[in-house]
Amino acid sequence: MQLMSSEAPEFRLEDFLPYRLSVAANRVSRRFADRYGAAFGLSIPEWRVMAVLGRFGRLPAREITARTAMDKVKVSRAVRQLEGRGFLERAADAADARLHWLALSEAGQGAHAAIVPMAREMEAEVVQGLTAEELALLHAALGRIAERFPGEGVD
Amino acid sequence: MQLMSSEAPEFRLEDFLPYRLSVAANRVSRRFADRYGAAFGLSIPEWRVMAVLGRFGRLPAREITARTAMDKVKVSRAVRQLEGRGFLERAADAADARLHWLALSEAGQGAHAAIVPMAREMEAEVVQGLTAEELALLHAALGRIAERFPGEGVD
DNA sequence: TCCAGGTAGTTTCAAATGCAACTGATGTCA
DNA sequence: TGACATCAGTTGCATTTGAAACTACCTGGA
Repeated sequence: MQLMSSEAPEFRLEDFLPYRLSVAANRVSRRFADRYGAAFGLSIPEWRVMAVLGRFGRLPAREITARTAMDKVKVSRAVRQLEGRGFLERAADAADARLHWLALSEAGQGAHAAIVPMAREMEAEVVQGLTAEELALLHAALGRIAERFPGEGVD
Repeated sequence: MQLMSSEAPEFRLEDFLPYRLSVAANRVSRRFADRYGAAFGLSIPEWRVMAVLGRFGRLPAREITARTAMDKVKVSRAVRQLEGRGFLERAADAADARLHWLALSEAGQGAHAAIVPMAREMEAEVVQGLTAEELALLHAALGRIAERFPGEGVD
């Protein structure tokens, strides 16, 4: 191997996009988990399940996995927690005994209504300091990345 | 509670920035971990340690934690793996017996040189379709988010 | 009717994670 | 000097995780 006058530039981890993406995402997730946990005793998977049920009303677990980008094991465990806490109710499907329809209970709806404003506040914190242009681009870029990197139940 | 003609808009998880950020980052990380793992038997923490050592030569573990955004436990374990694999060497500091200087071995340098191009390729896949300007904005946005959400050893 | 193959959801088990406690060493300040 | 806080790094332990196996059920032929 010959020494060239112009070598490849050294690799800078701190400028490596996948690394930066991971650091930013994990820090935000950590902060959010702390807050959901402190305020409502919920984990992020549990909150995601509540979020989609709050929006769609009744869903079978299979639909929750699709709409939360979590795998079915994670959903199954989050559902069990939420059921134990009285935040959701499960009903067997009349026609297909494999299906369980899941829906927020009264208490779950109350919790959902309380959490949503907090989630919006936290999102505002993340976005704070970004220009509208940056925000739009960030959303677009995240969408493209998620498309280009599909994942079954990948979070 | 009174029904208003204009209610708060429903909460859409799929538009929630923290969620999108997490999904994108985790999918990219997953893909990368698969590739590093298949090609070199490295985990992401191990690769991060190699990356900073490849750039800075010799560092004590403490510096690695700072430069990889990982906590010291994760660094400690990654270092042990890499040492066992013969990718790095450890030397006690002459003046301070608490410090261990870590550096890539010959084999480690070879692996580093082989991995860097692969990492660049994967980064190119992530940013594919973005203009230089968009990329700069994305970097700026991620930087601002990471600043606003500091974390000790948060990944 | 029967069965091969598919689906919904749970369980099992091993690996990854992270906090807290720990060891050994150094700094500091009276 | 000596007592005590601090630092580098490791270990213990409980929690989270996910891949694969498993149970129960359904469906579409033959």
